[in-house]
Amino acid sequence: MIDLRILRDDPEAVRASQRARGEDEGLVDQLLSADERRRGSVSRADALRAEQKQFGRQVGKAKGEERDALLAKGKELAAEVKAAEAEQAEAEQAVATLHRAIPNLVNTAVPAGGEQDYAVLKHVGEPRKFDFEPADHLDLMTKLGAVDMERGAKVSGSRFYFLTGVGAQLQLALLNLAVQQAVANGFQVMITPALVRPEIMGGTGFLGAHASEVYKLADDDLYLVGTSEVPLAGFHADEILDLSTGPRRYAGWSSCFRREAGSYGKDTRGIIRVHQFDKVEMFSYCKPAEADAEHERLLGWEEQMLAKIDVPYRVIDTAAGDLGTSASRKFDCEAWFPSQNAYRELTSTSNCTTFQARRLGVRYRDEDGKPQTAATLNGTLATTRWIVAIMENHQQPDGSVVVPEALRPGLGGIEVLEPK
RNA sequence: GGAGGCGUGGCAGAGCGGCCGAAUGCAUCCGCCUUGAAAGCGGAAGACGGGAGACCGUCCGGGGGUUCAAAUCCCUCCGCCUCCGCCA
Repeated sequence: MIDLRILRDDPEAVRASQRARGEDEGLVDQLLSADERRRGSVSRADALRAEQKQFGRQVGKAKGEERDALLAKGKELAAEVKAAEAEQAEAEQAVATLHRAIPNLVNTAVPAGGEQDYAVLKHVGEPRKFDFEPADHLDLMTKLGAVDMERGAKVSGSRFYFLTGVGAQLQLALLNLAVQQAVANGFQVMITPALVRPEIMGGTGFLGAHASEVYKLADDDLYLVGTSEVPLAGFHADEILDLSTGPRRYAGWSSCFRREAGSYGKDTRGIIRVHQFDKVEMFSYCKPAEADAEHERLLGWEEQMLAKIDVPYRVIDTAAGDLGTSASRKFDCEAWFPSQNAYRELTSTSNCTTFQARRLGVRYRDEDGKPQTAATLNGTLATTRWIVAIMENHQQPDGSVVVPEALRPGLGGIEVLEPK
């Protein structure tokens, strides 16, 4: 949720953010007036409660007839309090509904527009010039015995797969390398729950516009996470953290589950877009004033990891309309996919400022010892999809794939994956 | 799955219808004492909302109810613990 103080002090900033996202600007004024009404109802109820409290003490001391008379009056008072509290509850509900409907404030540096309006911040490496027709990752992996899509479909349906043999080994090597890097950079490694409660899923902002993306276990009132960002954000819910020595950083390893509703026909080949994959995710809790700098650091660590698989990529600053509900700014690193002649997302790092933390009750103490809402950020360190980039960029004419040097130790020293 | 017990401030732990936002201990912070420290003594100190402030309201796992009045009684949900059964 956005900071209501900002809304009251500078509603135009919130309107501008809504415009940038292509969201309803009218919600801003609705929320403002609902908040006004809420404040009125609270002070009326407070005054009545104070009166009732005073009154209750008189009754406690009174005796006999005097007491009976007071009891009669007490009933009237109780009815008034009840009515005022009902009004307050209703006003608060109205504010909460509108408040939740407004996504995070967009950072003013973010380019306007939708999915196509990203700004390219830089390119790293040159797409390789092939002197043969490059195969796509599915052909390569099938020949290597690294994946089994047919049986994935047989067992679980479309967009499911088995990583087999060297495919499974490669993923473990990759994710382990990510964990090692994270540890070296001072992150605490976490293996997180993949099922979370509704409050946690909602608190991270995934039950808003993108709720249809999330798997739900209705019988148990639990959600399958699409990223370990969710349990990591919930980890410190309703806590006051000590952030005086700098950000708290976690690296979460989990399977991730996505319904991919509305992406029919998109990326149907191979393991680019699947219902279940594995990921190592970085997550930071910090003071809001440090969030922009932390965002740059997370991007830096993503690039450090990308360098280890040695593929060409570019970094983009996602446009306002393409930001998630919780993000104020998002940088994606997109690797070159030769088979598609296109850059595709491998990492994504979002600065959620105080949006998630406010919903989840994550705070820290400022210099004066007062609790303040923290900021949260997240960023990808490695995923199953990275295998696609490795396969396609390091393939050779005979269908073999050169293993990037950094991954060789994790694969028992293998330098080249050979077709079977 | 069955039976029972328990959820109170940073922690431990009283309170079980009416000056209880809550005793006490530990931990914390500030004084005094000390060359310095410990001990000892004195004091401060929860969170949230409102108000310029005095101060007011809310919060005793969550929600609902009974009552003039609920940390205290009732219902319900969640969590933790113990025993039995079942499965890994």
